Amino acid sequence: MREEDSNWFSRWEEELPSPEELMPLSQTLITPDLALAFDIRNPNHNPTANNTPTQQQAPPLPQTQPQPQPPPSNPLPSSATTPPHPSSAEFAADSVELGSGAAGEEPARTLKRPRLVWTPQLHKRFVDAVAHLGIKNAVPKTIMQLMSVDGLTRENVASHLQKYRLYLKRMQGLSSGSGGGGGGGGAGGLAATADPATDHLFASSPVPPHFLHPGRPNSDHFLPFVPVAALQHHPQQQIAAVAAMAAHPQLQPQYHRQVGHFGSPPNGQFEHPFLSRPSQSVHRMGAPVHNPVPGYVEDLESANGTGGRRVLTLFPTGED
DNA sequence: GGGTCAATAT
DNA sequence: CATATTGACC
Repeated sequence: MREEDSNWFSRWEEELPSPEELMPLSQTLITPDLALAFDIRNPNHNPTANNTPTQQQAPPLPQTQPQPQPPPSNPLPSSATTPPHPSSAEFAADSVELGSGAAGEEPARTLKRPRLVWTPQLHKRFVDAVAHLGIKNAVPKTIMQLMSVDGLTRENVASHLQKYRLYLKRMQGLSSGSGGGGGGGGAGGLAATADPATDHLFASSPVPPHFLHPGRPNSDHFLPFVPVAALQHHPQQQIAAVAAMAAHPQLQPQYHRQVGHFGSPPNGQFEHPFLSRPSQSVHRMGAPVHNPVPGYVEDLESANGTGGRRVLTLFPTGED
């Protein structure tokens, strides 16, 4: 148990994908042209006049619908008292800026961030980051920086952190000892209590023991180790995601070992995880080859698992 | 400004 | 349904 403490830390390095490895995937997966081609744009919501300084070229701007204003699609039958929430269907009222600025702007340029899918791997990075920051330093911004997953926003992390904290709390209450270790077991056996809905994601990554024990001065002093990841601060305009896991729902919960498994050989000499990273070639479409075990295959076509929603899953880096 | 929580939207 | 988004408070 205590041994694992020092142990899991060593493993962390090995598991960490190098920035180089991330980059190829994180580069511009969705070019403006692609975005246009795929009709990726903001259908009904134009939150802010999002200027992307990174994009120097102006899109062809074929025929942009002026779209005067989207009607309040949701009448909200039960709410007699009009909620002061001007949530999504608003901005028509006082959108001075939006009216003048955004209306003229092409919606296509305003790329809406696709829904982030928290894959176990991504979550693992998240947990690792939190673990090494310590609970107290584990705030969205820092976590986000440590993860250095481009495309990840503070909001993404904050939202996920919220859920994660709830999960931890629940685990603390219901698990004694074996619960934390259960992280090792991982997806296999999870606590019978608590909703499977939220759990199965979190259960897939090993939760560092200290997370479950709030009052534990002992495990506080970890290393000031700063992963290289923290250095790169990239324009977070493009999602690092490879396309969706639209893989058949049947094998969705199946997380098989990744092909690009770069775990250092327990044999002794591990290559530097940060060096000699063979670029993970992401074969985009093309060959209709059936992957025997398509853990995370990029599948743009069927990416729409949620109807019209575009779902992107972040890089499948790291494996256990 | 940034974090957390809660509610709500999609 | 999971996640994003938003608002409110600290």
